[in-house]
Amino acid sequence: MVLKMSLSSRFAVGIHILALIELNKEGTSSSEFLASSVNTNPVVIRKLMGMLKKAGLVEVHPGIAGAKLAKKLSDISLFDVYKAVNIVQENELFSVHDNPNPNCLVGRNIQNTIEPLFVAAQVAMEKVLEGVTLEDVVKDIADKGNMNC
Amino acid sequence: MVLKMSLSSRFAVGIHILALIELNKEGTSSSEFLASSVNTNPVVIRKLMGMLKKAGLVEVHPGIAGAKLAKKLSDISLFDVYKAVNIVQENELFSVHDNPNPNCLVGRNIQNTIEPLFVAAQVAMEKVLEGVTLEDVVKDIADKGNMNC
DNA sequence: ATCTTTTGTAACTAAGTTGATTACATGTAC
DNA sequence: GTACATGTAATCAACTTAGTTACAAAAGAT
Repeated sequence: MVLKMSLSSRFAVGIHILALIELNKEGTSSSEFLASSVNTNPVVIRKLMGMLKKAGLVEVHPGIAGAKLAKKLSDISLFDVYKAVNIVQENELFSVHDNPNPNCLVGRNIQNTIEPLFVAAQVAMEKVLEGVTLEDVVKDIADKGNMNC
Repeated sequence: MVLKMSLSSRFAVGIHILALIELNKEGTSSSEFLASSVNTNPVVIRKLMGMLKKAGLVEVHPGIAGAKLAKKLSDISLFDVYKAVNIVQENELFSVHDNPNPNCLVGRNIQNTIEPLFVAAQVAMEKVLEGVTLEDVVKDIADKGNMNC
């Protein structure tokens, strides 16, 4: 039994490209441009962009090069990005085994007992993400140097 | 692109079997007994039991039927179980893409910028788990009826 | 109108994890 | 030594991820 597990990097990549679109707002942020900064395939970026667009975070148009932010930086929280990229389903960060034995007291009740505990833990995590905006992220990056790509 | 992701149910199953060991403390909690309540294979239980044993939460002995808790109920938090079953690696709940482009301001700094944010969110989640003990879980289940398996 | 560029998708792949399962070695008790 | 339980390796199907190829659809330039 191997022992690892991390949520998809789509979240980190989503933050990356949104921050880059902002810092490159004078230029054109095509999927190829963004991909070269993330170091991945442009199609990966376009699929992610579809999610961000659906969530109302970016504006992109077929045939027209470049994506733009659809909201102010300070109005986009990391939680917005997190929800947009679907790395976990609502209230399902932790899996609960299904079909426990209904003839056993524990089997019959375990799901209802732990579900609210799992949700509370997940919500606490999400609240932290809600308290950070892309503005915070962009400021932190901008402090490290000048845009050069 | 499909859109789901949940952490392993080992955590939920771990809580299930620890609660059951407690509620069945008069009887013998063999891997087969526990498996029938969880509704899974005894080998799955034994592998999980190995993790719980390694973490000092249960006592099990080769050749001897039955597992016992190694600590008081109130001294085992859900965070202890969570760590024992390795559903996430330390500070790696969220993946960060590696090899971003070092020639780009964002690529060069994104990892260092978001890592502490991700860790803070994870820690907030873990704090909630730390505040709940198996005693709370067992009491909740015991309130629902009498042990009957 | 056509050529070029870019976005939007579908389809496929390799790698990795999960949970179930079979098989069997090891250990304990009778 | 027989019976039974735990420990563990190996295998398997199902699923997700991230990368890739291929191509349709849309916009702009000439």
